[in-house]
Amino acid sequence: MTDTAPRARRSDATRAAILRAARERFAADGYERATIRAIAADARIDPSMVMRYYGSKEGLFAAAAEFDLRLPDLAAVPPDRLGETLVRHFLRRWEGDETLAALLRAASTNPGAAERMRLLFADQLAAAVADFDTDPATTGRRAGLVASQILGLAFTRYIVRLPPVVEMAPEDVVAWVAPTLQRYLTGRPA
Amino acid sequence: MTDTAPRARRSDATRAAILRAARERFAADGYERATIRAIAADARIDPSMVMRYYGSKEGLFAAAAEFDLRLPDLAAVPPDRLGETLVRHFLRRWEGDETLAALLRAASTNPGAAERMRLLFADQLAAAVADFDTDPATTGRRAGLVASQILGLAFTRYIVRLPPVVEMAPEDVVAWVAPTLQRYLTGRPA
DNA sequence: ACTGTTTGCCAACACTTGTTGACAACGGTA
DNA sequence: TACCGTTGTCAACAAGTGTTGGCAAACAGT
Repeated sequence: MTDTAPRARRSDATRAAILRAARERFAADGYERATIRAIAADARIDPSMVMRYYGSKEGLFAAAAEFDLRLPDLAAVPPDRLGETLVRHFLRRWEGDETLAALLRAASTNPGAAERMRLLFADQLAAAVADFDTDPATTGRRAGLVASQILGLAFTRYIVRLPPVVEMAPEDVVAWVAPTLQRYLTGRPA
Repeated sequence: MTDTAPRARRSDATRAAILRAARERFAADGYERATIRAIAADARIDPSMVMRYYGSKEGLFAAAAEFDLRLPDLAAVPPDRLGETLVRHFLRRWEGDETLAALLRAASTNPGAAERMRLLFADQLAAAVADFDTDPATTGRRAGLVASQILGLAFTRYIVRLPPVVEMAPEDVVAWVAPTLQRYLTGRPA
């Protein structure tokens, strides 16, 4: 059989270094302020390498903003703990990975990033909600409401950094926000 | 007495046209993508006029992002209608004025705009909350939680434009979100 | 009508951006 | 050794940015 699995290239390390630097810069500065030159400097290579390996700035962002929410199977969660489970999950998912911060910042000004954000929450979040709420008339709306609170939390906590929101302990965030998501997910449709 | 009230100058119309165009561009494109040349073209004047009247791009943004939430006196609102009152107020305040959209977009990438956003919600929102919740230990947190839901709503509805959130009728938004704000404002502290 | 100020446009500056192509060092293969 | 694709650096381009100074026309006060 022909070897379809490409063996490790020597450039893979460079590719990874570029990607890591790109995620950092995009998360910290947003799409337009994060320059290819700055990213290349962080990765200690020449700007032209970024172009060779990712084609363009848009291509680099597309690779750097690849993001999997890794949502659990909501059908396996006790129905009265859905909200709590989700808040906990998102908090943990954000703290370690700055990809979502990058996507969030970029989505504000870059149309492509906004489209990607829409897909992320349409495909992954709405799909997860559909695991236990099988009514197609309400599942999209429930997912949208959850997104509004979750993204608002991320926006105020990691982007704008409103002091009272930043200072809240994770457990306090769970205690306050979980009931909100719970109602959006299982409450009566308005 | 010396005439301190400056009489109308002929350039006031130009100043206003620049400001209007600036708000539109900042709201649609964010801080870095909104170029002075584009704003000047919209206002049908030369880019150099923008500099003369507003000093710099940052000065123009500062003038364009001046924003008053115009929050009502919450002490005069029936305590069980606080949430509903606030959602209604914000929805109305946003639809007609794109200044907050401009501020929201810019705050994602521009440090100065983020600072301004912090001041806006610290001074105006927290102050309004303090009108009826006089406990300084909780008022900041309550205001922060409200901000997280309100800004998340604005972000998903006007910036990212998540379809299910965009399609919700104002009354549906009120019905779903008002209870959330109500609990953040008057619920038990966690 | 003369003067000084205000309002506006034009052309240019210095700089940064994404992007490209030429060319040198390296690495494995024959 | 000679060869060829890979990995990398360097210098440059064309376009666009915020910003500046000079100069003409319109205006207002005398």
